[in-house]
Amino acid sequence: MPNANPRSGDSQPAVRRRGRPRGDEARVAILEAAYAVLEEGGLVGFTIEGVAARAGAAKTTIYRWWPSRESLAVAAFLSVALPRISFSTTGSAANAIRSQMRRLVAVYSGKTGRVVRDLVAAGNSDPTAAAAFVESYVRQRRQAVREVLQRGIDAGEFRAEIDMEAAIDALYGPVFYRLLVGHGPLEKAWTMSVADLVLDGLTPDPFSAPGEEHFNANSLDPLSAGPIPSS
Amino acid sequence: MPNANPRSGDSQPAVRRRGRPRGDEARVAILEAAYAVLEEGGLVGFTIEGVAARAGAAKTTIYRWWPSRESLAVAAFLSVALPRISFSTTGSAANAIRSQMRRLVAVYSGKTGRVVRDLVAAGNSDPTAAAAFVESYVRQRRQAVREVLQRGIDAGEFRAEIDMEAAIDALYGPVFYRLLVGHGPLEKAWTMSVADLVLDGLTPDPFSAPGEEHFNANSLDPLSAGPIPSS
Amino acid sequence: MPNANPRSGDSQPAVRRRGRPRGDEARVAILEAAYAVLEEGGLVGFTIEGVAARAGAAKTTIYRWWPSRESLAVAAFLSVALPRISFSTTGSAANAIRSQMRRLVAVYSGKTGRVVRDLVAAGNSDPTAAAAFVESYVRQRRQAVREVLQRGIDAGEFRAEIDMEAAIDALYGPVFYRLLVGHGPLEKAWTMSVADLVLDGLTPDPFSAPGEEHFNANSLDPLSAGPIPSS
Amino acid sequence: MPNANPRSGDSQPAVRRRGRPRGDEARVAILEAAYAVLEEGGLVGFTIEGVAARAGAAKTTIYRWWPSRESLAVAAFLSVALPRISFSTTGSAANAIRSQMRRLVAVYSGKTGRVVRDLVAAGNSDPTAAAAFVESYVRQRRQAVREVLQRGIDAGEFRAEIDMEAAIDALYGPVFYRLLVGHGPLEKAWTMSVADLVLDGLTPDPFSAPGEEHFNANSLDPLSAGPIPSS
DNA sequence: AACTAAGCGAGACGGTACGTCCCGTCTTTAG
DNA sequence: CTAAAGACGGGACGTACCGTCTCGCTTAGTT
Repeated sequence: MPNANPRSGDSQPAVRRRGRPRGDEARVAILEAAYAVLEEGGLVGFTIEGVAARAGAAKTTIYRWWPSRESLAVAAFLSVALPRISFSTTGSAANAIRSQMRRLVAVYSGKTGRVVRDLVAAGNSDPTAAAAFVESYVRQRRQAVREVLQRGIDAGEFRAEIDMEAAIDALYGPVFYRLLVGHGPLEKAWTMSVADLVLDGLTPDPFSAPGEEHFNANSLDPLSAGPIPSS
Repeated sequence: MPNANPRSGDSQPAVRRRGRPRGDEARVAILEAAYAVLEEGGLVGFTIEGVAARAGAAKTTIYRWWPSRESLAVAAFLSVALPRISFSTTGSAANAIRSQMRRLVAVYSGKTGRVVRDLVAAGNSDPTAAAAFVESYVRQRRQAVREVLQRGIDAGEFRAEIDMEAAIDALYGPVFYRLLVGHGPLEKAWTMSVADLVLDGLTPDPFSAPGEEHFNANSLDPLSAGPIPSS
Repeated sequence: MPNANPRSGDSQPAVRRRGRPRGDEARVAILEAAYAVLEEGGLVGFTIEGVAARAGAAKTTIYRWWPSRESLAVAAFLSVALPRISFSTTGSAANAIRSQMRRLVAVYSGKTGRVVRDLVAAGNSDPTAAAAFVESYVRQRRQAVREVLQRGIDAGEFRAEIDMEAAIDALYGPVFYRLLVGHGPLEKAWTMSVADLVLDGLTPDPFSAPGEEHFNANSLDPLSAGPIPSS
Repeated sequence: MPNANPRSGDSQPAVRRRGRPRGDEARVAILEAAYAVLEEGGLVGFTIEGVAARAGAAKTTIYRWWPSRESLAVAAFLSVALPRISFSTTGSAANAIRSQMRRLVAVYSGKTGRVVRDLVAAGNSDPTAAAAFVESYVRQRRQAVREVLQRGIDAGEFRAEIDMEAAIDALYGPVFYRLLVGHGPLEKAWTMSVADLVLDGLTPDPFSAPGEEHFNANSLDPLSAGPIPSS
């Protein structure tokens, strides 16, 4: 996905190559149209021609910047979905994770979930797009979880020797599992069951290190509500 | 996916309707060709015309029995992949789960994983096919896990009040997460970390009910190796 | 240009191959649309997509039967323009030629001339189409001229030792020259000058074989007016 | 074809407009590249982008000076092909014509013929280019023929009342006919047949004015070989 | 010397048509 | 009635060029 966001990073505005510079209007119009099409019709209805028509752009302009349908879809998603679901920084790590998962599941139950599902499927037929999705979306979110887990470890809330990656997969794998396979709904109660179960596995044995107990997961941490994408 | 297996059910072989009877040859040839195509080219290369050509069948014959590309793919997979990865019935439930997960991950690391990934993606654009996949493949396997979990509960190995569905999702969700999203490899060590973590969450607190400990997960249960699809 | 006219020739109507037989409707609709487009917009406006749209046919159907834009153009012309400009069979051969040339030039001054010009140009970029045009259109017309010339030779009107092909080229070459290069108009008087000039070259020396003289080329042979394509 | 050769004609070199004067390098590079492309790929392969790339020029520079692909092609041809096939000025007019036709046909049998064919076709889709081709190429050559014919008339070799334009068309029409329509090859023997036939029509009746006879057309006029384009 | 207009290369852009792949439906013959 | 064959209308693909446009740089005059 070359140039998906050519402005980021390097700050040499004077490098000015020859020829007419790339216009931002086309780029933005295409990405917005792409996201709209993706949300409306899913991957099935997501055609380059459709996006071009809606963006008022030429197909060639799209192909100039994005090598495939899939990478355009990913780029469109990333340009819109970057506002992430944040973690509470107060209270226990376990509760921060619980409340974030609750909100994540709420978001994934809506349009955004549909789109994420489509993007994962898209990655199936374009490894490059899959890599972009993982690098720009998945990895970043996992990093945030990693930090919260580390905070929990530092506070003695979680065992020190846990396999961090496995822990993250254990927490969020079930959510993606249901989102992608669709064998069951993404419900709040189920989410809490999964969270409690895995967090319990992360917690030290009670007699040796009695961590903070949680009594009513749902009513805890009322201030932690971070921004939720409009989805 | 109507007619995926029209022979099952009713047992009145003498009714013999008029006209040329449906030949099994075409059905079998199509399913075999379909699976071969699916395995070779993935969903991308999986076209009705391609399957018809390879099967020496007419497109119409395919359309007569399967409503869509996706449901044909699912049917082809089911006709081949039904031999499941079984659980050991001796030893502890936890170890049965551990060893089965190990073998499942091994299988999903190969061609079968590729195909399963494709089928989940296919389900994305054909809800009917998705439902068939879930009903015939996912649910059945989850049922087997459910039974092992119940055995563990009955034996006092696992807590009685666990949320069964959440537990299954917590165990297998991470595997599908990595299989489908592809942010990390399906490795044996990782699998064991996840299994241990979640199983720990299922185990009663040690002071109240010290369940059977596992010492060497890898060498346990040497007899449990069930049939593994050729994949 | 395979199958441009599959009905002609062989008469084995019972050979009936398997599969849905080729429908005449599509073929006819395409040829008619093609000719209409050709006449309206010339070669420039002659696009497969345009023809398909006007014919209510799919592009694939066109490509199934005609390998190129050019061969479609030729086929369309041939399906319409086969009614030829005939020769008078009464009177002198010279006068038959004169009157036919007059009518040919009249026809080539109209839409038909435009189309013929386009077809010759088309042949430039598709040798196959060029060959088809020559075989089906040019050769046949030349054959008719050849017969008239032979009649003239037999009657002693023309010299016996003339180079037949050269004679035909000398008579009609000038017409195509002006039609294609466009350096001068196709006018009646000019046509008669050319005809007289060349026919004079074909005539035996007057003292040895005084052929029939023509006095008023324009008023001769009033009965010879054959059918003229509507062009 | 405005500006095809903006330096020619008006002789006010002092008018010097402001700004950077037009450089000859680009003009020459473009014309040379254009002719090369035309000769290599014919009209089909003749694209503005191709010429620009080969010339190392920008498309805009081409569009600044030539309004269309066709006019560029004509300009490129004219810049190269101006050396004409000259007529012998000694001997009879008839023999001058005969030998020039022989050489013309030889040239048209090679690459130059291909190019001329393409240019005539090009004229079909751009009347302006067609006009330029006729004015700069065809007319000039016809003028030369006209002079030779006049010489013949003055010498009593040809009839005085001949229609000059018709005579030229009768002589050269057959050559273009075969070149453009391609129904027969451009051969020496055929050329001589045509020339003899038409020249015979131009000659006064033998008893009244026995013009110079030609006995061995091929060996006559060995000195008349004018410059022949390399083609 | 500074200014200004044009020439020129580069390349972005909206656009048209291409020729191809596959879709899903249909009409026919063979068994 | 099933099955194979294949014609057909259709949608989208990814590509090649089109002709226009906006840039930066260069090359001369003019002031």
